[in-house]
Amino acid sequence: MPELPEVETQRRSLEKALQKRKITEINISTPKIFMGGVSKFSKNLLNQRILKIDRKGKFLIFRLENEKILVSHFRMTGHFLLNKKGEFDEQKYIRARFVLDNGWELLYQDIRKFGRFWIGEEDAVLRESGIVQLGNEPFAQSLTLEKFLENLKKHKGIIKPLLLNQKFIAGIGNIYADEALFLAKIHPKSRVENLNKKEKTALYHAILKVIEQGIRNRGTTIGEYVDAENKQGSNQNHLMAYRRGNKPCLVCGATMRRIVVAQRGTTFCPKCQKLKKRSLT
DNA sequence: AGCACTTCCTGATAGC
DNA sequence: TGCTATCAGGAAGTGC
Repeated sequence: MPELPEVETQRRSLEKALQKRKITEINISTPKIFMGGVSKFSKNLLNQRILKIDRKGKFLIFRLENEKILVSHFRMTGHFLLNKKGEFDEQKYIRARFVLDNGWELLYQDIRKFGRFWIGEEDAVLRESGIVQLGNEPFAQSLTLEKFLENLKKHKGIIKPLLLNQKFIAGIGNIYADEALFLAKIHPKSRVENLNKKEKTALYHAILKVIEQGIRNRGTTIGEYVDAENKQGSNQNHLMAYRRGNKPCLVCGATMRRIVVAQRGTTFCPKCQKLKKRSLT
């Protein structure tokens, strides 16, 4: 599922291909994905050039000539495909098609239709999409170790759902949450208030490491994720925890366990990631 | 505030 | 082979 590294991988190839391109035609086959109605998209997007593409957490932000913004969120199975020479004409589950002034097409493919688009004035779209509520990016200048520790102190409860909470930190999903907790040797059901400073510090560095590695490997492809050229990422070959239930821990050899935390499948090593009841420091 | 549960959606997989 | 049930999960909504 697309998390920060997958969305960033898409952003990089899209920005290269779409910068200064004008959208000349829009064809939407699944209107429910387009918040505010299809006509709002035609009105704000037709004959506009794309100036820049930013990313905030798992959201992409397309900045347009008319100072409006187009925002997309892939949720579970969404992604864009750059249809340069008709090579993706036969792809299934295309929910929208944006024709560009150089003859290329930007396709939005999404099996489960969970993805969402917003368009309009920047302030309104940032609010409606939920982008304003996002927490820091893992690589934000302002998210120093000290700031991360301070943010953790504001919360109580189980650590894994907090990592998945986009208001706490933006961009982490189920894959990178399991990976970061494994690297930091923290049990996914540990309570934040029971973690000591050493563990919290390890978690900070683990988050940066797994996200950086995910981007470097152009994303994790499990199921359907591909980049805008329909190419798979390679980070699935480097995962140490996610979906490795009943497999040997790559650090200690113990059998990895699969449990459910926050309604999500969660894999951890019972030997490396012990559940502590109370902080020792 | 935290946490569980439900909803959306459809391909993949398991069981018979 | 073919049917049916279950699972996967990001994020919003509901309710305690």
